[in-house]
Amino acid sequence: MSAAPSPRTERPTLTERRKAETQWEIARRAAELFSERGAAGVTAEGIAEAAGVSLRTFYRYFRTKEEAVTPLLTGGVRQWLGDLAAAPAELSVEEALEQAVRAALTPAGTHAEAQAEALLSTRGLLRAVPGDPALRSVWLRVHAETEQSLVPVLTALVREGTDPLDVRLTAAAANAAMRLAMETWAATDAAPDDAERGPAALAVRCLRGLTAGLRTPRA
Amino acid sequence: MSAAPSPRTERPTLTERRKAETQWEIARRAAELFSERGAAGVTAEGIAEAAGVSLRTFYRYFRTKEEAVTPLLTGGVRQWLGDLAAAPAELSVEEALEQAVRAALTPAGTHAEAQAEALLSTRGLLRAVPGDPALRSVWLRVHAETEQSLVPVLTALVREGTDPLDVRLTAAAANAAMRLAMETWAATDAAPDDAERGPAALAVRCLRGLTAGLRTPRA
DNA sequence: AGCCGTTATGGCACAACGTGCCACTAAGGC
DNA sequence: GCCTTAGTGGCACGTTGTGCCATAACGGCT
Repeated sequence: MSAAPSPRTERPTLTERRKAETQWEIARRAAELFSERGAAGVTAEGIAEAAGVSLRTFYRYFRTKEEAVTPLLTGGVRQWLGDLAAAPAELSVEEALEQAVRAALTPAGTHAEAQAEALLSTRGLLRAVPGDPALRSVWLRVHAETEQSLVPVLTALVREGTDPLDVRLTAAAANAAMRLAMETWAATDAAPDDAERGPAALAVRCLRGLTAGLRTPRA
Repeated sequence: MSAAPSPRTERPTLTERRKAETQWEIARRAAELFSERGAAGVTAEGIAEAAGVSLRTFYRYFRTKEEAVTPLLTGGVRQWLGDLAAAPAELSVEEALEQAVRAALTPAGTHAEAQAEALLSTRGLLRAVPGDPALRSVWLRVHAETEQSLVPVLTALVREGTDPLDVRLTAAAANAAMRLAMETWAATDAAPDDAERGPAALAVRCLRGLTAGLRTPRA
């Protein structure tokens, strides 16, 4: 329980960089193996071996075998939440969500290339999700945590006095829209920066579809 | 892969009734133990022993230790889907969802007592969910399956030509509303048939809050 | 009633999961 | 340079979940 080695925004120490590197290496190898053989066909020892660490060390980085791929699944979440929290006050909640989603899912800026590649890696993994119960479980768990993180951010966005239950509903709905957008994109071949069929466009479309869906008239 | 022993609506045979009975017995005992000591503090052998079956038989009824409680979590789902599919055509999708939810979550009819008791058992289990990662995982998995089952039912309800993505969005949103309603009710002491704070009332309130939530104006 | 194919059950062995513990080694502060 | 701290690997162990086979109970038949 000692204080973090670099408490402020200092440059991370050598040890920390190495740890982050091995964490990514494990996650990358795990995603490769899971995509190839399915989660049930891969042993934790196999992942550890492919990543060049011992089995014991593997379990120091990830609690379970399946959790090893979570870094690839939580890709844009941190940025999404950050952008949402920083949304200008003149935007409605809907608009703020759309704008943050666009920023988080559109590869741009100096890291555009890296972001696009990360999205493609994530898509490769997502394509294995529907048919793999274990992967499906992690995918759901990641989104459950995102939903939890969304609640305080939205609470700050909404006008004071709003029923907390409505905030949780909004968080759940927006989160579900994101999930379906990613799942839908994973089933296509659209490029990560496709303006019409890319993840950002799909996410916006899903957010808008949310409010429209329930009002659909019957035949 | 032989045909089911009672293909039609025949009275179930003795063996089938015994199987259903042991399945419930295992589920009940598992829920008790999980609520007391948490999922991590209970062994599959412990559940099997409490239910009076061998460990090997336990795993013939449930694939994993945690899955043993799913029967308690899927309580009203079947009825909900059935009522929804049978909704009269003059109702809008919103109204059909509300009506089906009411029917599924309001203890009534000849089995009112049993339904109320089942809801209370479910609530006991749900109260252990937030603090128990393993239970949380099952809870999410159950809802993911419900969402999948909801899609074809809603497809039949919605006017022809509706984008399948919109249907999936509606299913996800409605399902999330149900989930939050149950979680909210679990945190209260309201009776299962409470007209204002019971599960049915909360579910209707959550369904309505869905459409309102995203439109909330900023401060 | 009694026979017989089918099916549920229990016991056993086994690979894999995940953790506690200890020794070892490398990083970062003095 | 030394020394504290922290990451790593190896080992043992309880638990999970499955394949396999023998046994017992059920359901259909004559």
